[in-house]
Amino acid sequence: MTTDRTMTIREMCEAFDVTPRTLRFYEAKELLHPRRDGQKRLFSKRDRARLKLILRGKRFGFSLEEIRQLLDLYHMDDSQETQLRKTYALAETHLAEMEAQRDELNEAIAELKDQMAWGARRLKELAPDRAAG
Amino acid sequence: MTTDRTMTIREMCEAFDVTPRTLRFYEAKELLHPRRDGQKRLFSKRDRARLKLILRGKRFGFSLEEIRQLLDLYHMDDSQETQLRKTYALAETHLAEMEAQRDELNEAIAELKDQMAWGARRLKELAPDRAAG
DNA sequence: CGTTACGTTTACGTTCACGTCATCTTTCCT
DNA sequence: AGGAAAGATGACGTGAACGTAAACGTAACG
Repeated sequence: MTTDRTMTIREMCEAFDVTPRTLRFYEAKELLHPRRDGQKRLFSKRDRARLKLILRGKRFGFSLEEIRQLLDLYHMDDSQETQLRKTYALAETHLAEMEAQRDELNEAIAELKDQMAWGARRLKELAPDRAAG
Repeated sequence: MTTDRTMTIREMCEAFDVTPRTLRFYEAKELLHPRRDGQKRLFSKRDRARLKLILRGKRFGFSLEEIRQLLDLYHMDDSQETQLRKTYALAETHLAEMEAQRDELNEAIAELKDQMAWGARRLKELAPDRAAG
């Protein structure tokens, strides 16, 4: 028995700190596909996994449309070989992008640290008693 | 003699692959402060460094307003100790954010690689002759 | 049996980050 | 002198990603 309780929209909002509008918007954009109990949306474990990926993608600066593509990558089910192959190729592209971004981020971090070291030295000169940091 | 030739707006656009509108917009938002020769904007080496940081920040998903704050970090000149100390504190915050983002990005990369490995196995099953990748 | 709480759809409003005219100067070239 | 090229300043338009308000359904609670 996998923990596959479905959640209401309200529960989702609290769990992920988003608004109902956002979840409905993502559904309209076909990033989420919650099932229905009559009118009401029911979010499964799968939906939660997808939302997690969506929010992460956003933090990395991807657009919702880019994220929509990416979501299928975590989704490579038993589809046709042609489709699977296409998806795999797309994944390679995105992987390269993410690795490039990571490298650039590391560079940025290093530069910022340099700047901070400079600032720390200046602060030390100005007030040798109470150090910086 | 440091290579400190000033550039026109057109030259900047070609060098950084942005439009004139973008540069004027950044100036309006006080992210850039090019000098003037009469009406015309003149972009110094310093402006180019700032623009590079701006574009990088955007790729990391920061808003222009956040970037505007960040820019001062690469800028800690001989200001008052109070100001310098404030800037340093802000830098620490941003550094932490960037490191968190890097860690998350590494995690995301690892997960994506996992998924791709799964896909590669499936592809191999489907067509043992021509491998994936 | 009313009302409170949670959910729905529809539709217009808003912010950010520019794009796209329209309309001037300034400058350089022939 | 005349005209193209580059740059400037408004001002309005646009796509993405939601916010917000209106109007409605329904299920439980006192």
